Amino acid sequence: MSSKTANPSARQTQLLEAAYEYVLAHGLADLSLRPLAEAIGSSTRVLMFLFGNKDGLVRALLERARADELALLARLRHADRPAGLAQAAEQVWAWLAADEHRPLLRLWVEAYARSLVEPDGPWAGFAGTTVDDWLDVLAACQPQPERDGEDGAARRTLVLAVLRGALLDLLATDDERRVTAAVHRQLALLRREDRGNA
Amino acid sequence: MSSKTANPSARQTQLLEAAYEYVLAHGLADLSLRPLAEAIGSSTRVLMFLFGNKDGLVRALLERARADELALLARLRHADRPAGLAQAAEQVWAWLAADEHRPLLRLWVEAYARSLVEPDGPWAGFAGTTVDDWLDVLAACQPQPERDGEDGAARRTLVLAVLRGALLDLLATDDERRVTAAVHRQLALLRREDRGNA
DNA sequence: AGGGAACTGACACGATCGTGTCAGTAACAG
DNA sequence: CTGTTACTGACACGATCGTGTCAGTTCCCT
Repeated sequence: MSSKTANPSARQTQLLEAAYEYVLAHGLADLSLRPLAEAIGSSTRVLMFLFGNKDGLVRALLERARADELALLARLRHADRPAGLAQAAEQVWAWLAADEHRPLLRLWVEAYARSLVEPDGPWAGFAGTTVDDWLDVLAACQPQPERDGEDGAARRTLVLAVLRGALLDLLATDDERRVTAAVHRQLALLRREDRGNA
Repeated sequence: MSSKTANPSARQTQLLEAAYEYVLAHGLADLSLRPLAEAIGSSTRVLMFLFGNKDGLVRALLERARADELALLARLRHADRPAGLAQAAEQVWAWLAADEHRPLLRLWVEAYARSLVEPDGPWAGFAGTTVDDWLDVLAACQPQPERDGEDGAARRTLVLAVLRGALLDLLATDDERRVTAAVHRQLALLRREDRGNA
């Protein structure tokens, strides 16, 4: 056996990339194999062969989307290593507010919502996993004395909530001025708090 | 003509209520007429007669869900009349965190996400409308000198973001302790800010 | 050269979808 | 009694869905 999803072949990753761009444009809700295959110059037969069935394809697409998310998280952990929650939040928001990330973030919201409503299927656990991912990386940005304990958990939970709530607003209204102003206001509050604790 | 959706008959509202409970439990994503009709003791024929077509039914269901939301907003405007954003946010969060509202809020997130991905269809404008609804009622809770101007807009945008982000977290993790702690932390920051401005 | 693995095309199957058609019943107005 | 209006049942249509079947091609490995 070769377990297609475990060690993907070149053709598989190539088609997955094309399918990924397709769902970024069309959404996952009413994804159908035949239109997708036709759009990316393939066939349902090939998709079935490479991904097993539709659920396998959707799972692969969600993992692909999550890879983009994890890339940002990894940058936050190492390369740009922000010191403190405020700095981390500022960098994350710059990424979230960038125009070129809108399709990905719309897809993210869609998968998040779906995994809340239907705990079964390929979506299973998407929402919970992504919350944990983000809380982990935010925790890594907190200084040591603050990180542990419920207070630190509440602080990073709050930062995550602000970023996600602002994202929802931005995706709906496209009013970047107002939403970014709100986020920056929160950043100011966070920094004031940091200075107070220092 | 009798314009079914304009002045609904008794039978229509009765069936709509049953269908509403059904979608609260099963979600809107893969809603299908035949299983729905069978579950609520009706038939596809009747649903088509009363709501025109599937889109009409979905529209009616979304309006029904929005009615629940508007009921809360109306209470905030008049009966409980909170003074200041912090008090308003506290009351809203108590409502959002209540167990019995989970199905409604899951449905809300689903509709919000879908309206972002597919701007056409029955979902059209749901996300934008709900953002405006909430910003309006939050504005009504702000004192007069603060309400106008970009600072006031940023403040209520921030409150809305915290509430919605916290809601997303709560729906995914069901960890009410941690999320509520985060919200209350923000409420404390808000009140401190209010005292500073007074 | 040959054989097996990877990949692809053409087509059909059964299920389910939204919707249309034709009729039928109950209530109520004239 | 009659006609109109509101509502409902039974059934079929065409489209589309995911998936299975059978065959072919390409290409690398020994």
